Amino acid sequence: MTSDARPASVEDTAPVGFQEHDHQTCVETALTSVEAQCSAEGLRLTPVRRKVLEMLLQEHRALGAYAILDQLRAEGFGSQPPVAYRALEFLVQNGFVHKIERLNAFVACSHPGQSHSPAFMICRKCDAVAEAQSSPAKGALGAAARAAGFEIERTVVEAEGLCPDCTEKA
Amino acid sequence: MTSDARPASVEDTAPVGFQEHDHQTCVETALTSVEAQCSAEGLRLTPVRRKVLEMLLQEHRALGAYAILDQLRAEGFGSQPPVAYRALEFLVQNGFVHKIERLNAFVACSHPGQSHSPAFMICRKCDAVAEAQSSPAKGALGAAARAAGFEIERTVVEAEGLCPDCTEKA
DNA sequence: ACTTGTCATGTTATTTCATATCATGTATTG
DNA sequence: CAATACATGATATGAAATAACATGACAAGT
Ligand SMILES: [Zn+2]
Ligand SMILES: [Zn+2]
Ligand SMILES: [Zn+2]
Ligand SMILES: [Zn+2]
Repeated sequence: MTSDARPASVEDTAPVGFQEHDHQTCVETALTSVEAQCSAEGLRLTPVRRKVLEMLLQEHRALGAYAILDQLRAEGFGSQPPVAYRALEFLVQNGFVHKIERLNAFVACSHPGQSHSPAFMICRKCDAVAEAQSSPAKGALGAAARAAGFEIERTVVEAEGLCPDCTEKA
Repeated sequence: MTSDARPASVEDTAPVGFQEHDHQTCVETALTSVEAQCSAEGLRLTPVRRKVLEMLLQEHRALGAYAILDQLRAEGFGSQPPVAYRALEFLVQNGFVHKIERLNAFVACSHPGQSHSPAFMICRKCDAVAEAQSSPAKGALGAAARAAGFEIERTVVEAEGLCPDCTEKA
């Protein structure tokens, strides 16, 4: 993501995932950031959890729990659903991974560390997922919530469509 | 779960925007509007489909496919999952019902007829669901999508939190 | 009337996603 | 070196969704 230093304007809003980038660095940076946060907060990034995070960082795509489980099994970890779901629960709770409700699947966070409320762009053709920021409570939804007296605690924002690559091909 | 000993009060029939309203009229109006649209567009609002829509209009809450199926069975319709899923597919495709991805459940549209991109407020305590409008493509997400060259076709916006009633009680 | 095509319904079986529960192991920490 | 909390492993089950196939209703077209 942060391949070169540029003015903040586009970089803040531009999602990782649809663009060419130094992915190796991208993975390493994220992993380092998560490790730092874990050691700072006394969270235990155990081998299973770390492995799941690595798998998700490797792809910029959402993976289902059972796809993850298959890989865990192949690497010699436990092979039953709770193994995957527990690791994912830990990663999601701490904001290192997000669940894509639309797909019942999981994706690594592109902005680890920064507290944020994510929005996703999901390509319906190639399943690529990019993460952006959202502030849904600011727009019409926020107004409706205030009008109704509803207290927003968390929002799910998922856009479905075509990524640049798939748009070109069509 | 569905039958608490609470006196049947406004709370039981409450939330279209989490507000008191004449629910009988509310249901009838929606039904009429859907009927009109179906006959205008040559859509077939068959008995199963109509029954499912009525069920969902009755509650201003999201119902799972199997809860719906249970009621269908009780009314003498088919009793297997595809019966419910097919009716729901029809209703969703035509915008009479929305799926709440967060809950894997379905809710009747509060603005039938009007073409709209809905946003939902979901109470985590009482499961009430209110529908509002959203224009997520206008805000930060739209900017990110343009920056990335992503073509948004559809968006899911779901806010989780506490409805007015549940906020008061807490 | 009868064939043909389309759409809706019904049923069986299977796949996919998710959790409850109990047993076992491994860190901390007092 | 307990006692405790947390993490993992395995079994079993529950819940959500779809594939595949068969039957029925109905509206043209012949
Ligand atoms: Zn990358
Ligand atoms: Zn994130
Ligand atoms: Zn109502
Ligand atoms: Zn609606």
